[in-house]
Amino acid sequence: MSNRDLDARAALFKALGHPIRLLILSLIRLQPRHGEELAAILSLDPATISHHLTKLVEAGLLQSAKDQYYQTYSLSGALLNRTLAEIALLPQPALVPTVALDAYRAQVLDAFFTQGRLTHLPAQVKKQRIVLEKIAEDFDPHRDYTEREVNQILVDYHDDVAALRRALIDHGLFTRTQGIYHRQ
Amino acid sequence: MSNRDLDARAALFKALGHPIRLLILSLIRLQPRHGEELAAILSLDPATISHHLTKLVEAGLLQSAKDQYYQTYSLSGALLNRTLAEIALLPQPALVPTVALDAYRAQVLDAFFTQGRLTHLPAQVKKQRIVLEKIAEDFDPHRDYTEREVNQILVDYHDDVAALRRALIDHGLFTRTQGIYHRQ
DNA sequence: ATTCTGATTAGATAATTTTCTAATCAAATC
DNA sequence: GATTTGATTAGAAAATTATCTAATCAGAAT
Repeated sequence: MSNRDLDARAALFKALGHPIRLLILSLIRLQPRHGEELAAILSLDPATISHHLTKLVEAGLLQSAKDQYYQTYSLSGALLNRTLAEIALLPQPALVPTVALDAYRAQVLDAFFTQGRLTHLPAQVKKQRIVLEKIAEDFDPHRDYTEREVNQILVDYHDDVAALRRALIDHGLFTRTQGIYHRQ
Repeated sequence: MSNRDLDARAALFKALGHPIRLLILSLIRLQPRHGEELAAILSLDPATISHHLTKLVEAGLLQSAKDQYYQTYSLSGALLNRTLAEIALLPQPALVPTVALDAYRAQVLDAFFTQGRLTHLPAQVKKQRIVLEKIAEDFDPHRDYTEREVNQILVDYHDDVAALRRALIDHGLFTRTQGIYHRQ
């Protein structure tokens, strides 16, 4: 997941992302060719062709060899047989989803908490969940709580403790049986 | 081989040619996501994410659907399973090689002929061949020529008819048997 | 009806890429 | 050795792309 790797993948696609370079590859597939020839065929300046050829070589799509007068370019096969997915989609260390979730969670928490207190309960389920999970962390899942105990903790977050209690239960983060609360 | 097609192919690669867009695809592969979420994860402005998402959709790599609050993006699978070659290398109508050769030939002929006369015989075999084939067109392959007749035609191209005769034979464009010349 | 929220568009600026002309290089020919 | 020829590099102008701020839009919640 290093930047090195990521940028290299993008660079390969970038090398393919120009119509003239696709034409060059297609022409060279028929037979190895040299720059002058390509310049004549495509009606472009040899310097321009050289520029494109360099990019294709850097990307590993072409290889070149000196042949008498000419610098002859030929296809460097392996890469072209890969699928887009193999190159575009990064391998998924278990870590990625965690990092991803954390970033979003941090933004949401930041939006609804001010100095440790909840400004208001998010209207959206997705965000409500994040906020409630955060609050639930203050409870020990290994013991029971009376409603009064629950309220004492919740009031630090928001005055409307009843709404918070209800939301925690709706989200399945808490159970209540006969007036006794328990964090799931 | 239309420009339309060519540019569309290049555009697909161009869409993949940016590290952030690769990250977006990789994140969306894990689960469909909406723009805000991606912006938070990648620490970028929502407008920037929107711009990248638009490119990915235009390329046919993503599809989007309105989901309650969110515009949710998901992978649009098919394309990603293609190989680079399938998209980068153009189908080869028999025409392409001809067009290609003609362009190069035209350039060489233009370089060595001035007002129908050969300025000098190219040193390079590749170019010599092109020039000699052009000259050979002036001969009828269905009949024989004496050396004198050959010279009369060649002298219009260049004073050193002996060198031309020799080159034509070396290249196998002419045969000489007992002083009689014949175009192959 | 008004406000909120996520998404997109407009506009501006910065960064990158493409393309050419000139200059330079290196190998091959004369 | 001088010259030709194909290839590359330097440098600059033109075109494209990426990114942000602001403004706008559309759907949902109050």
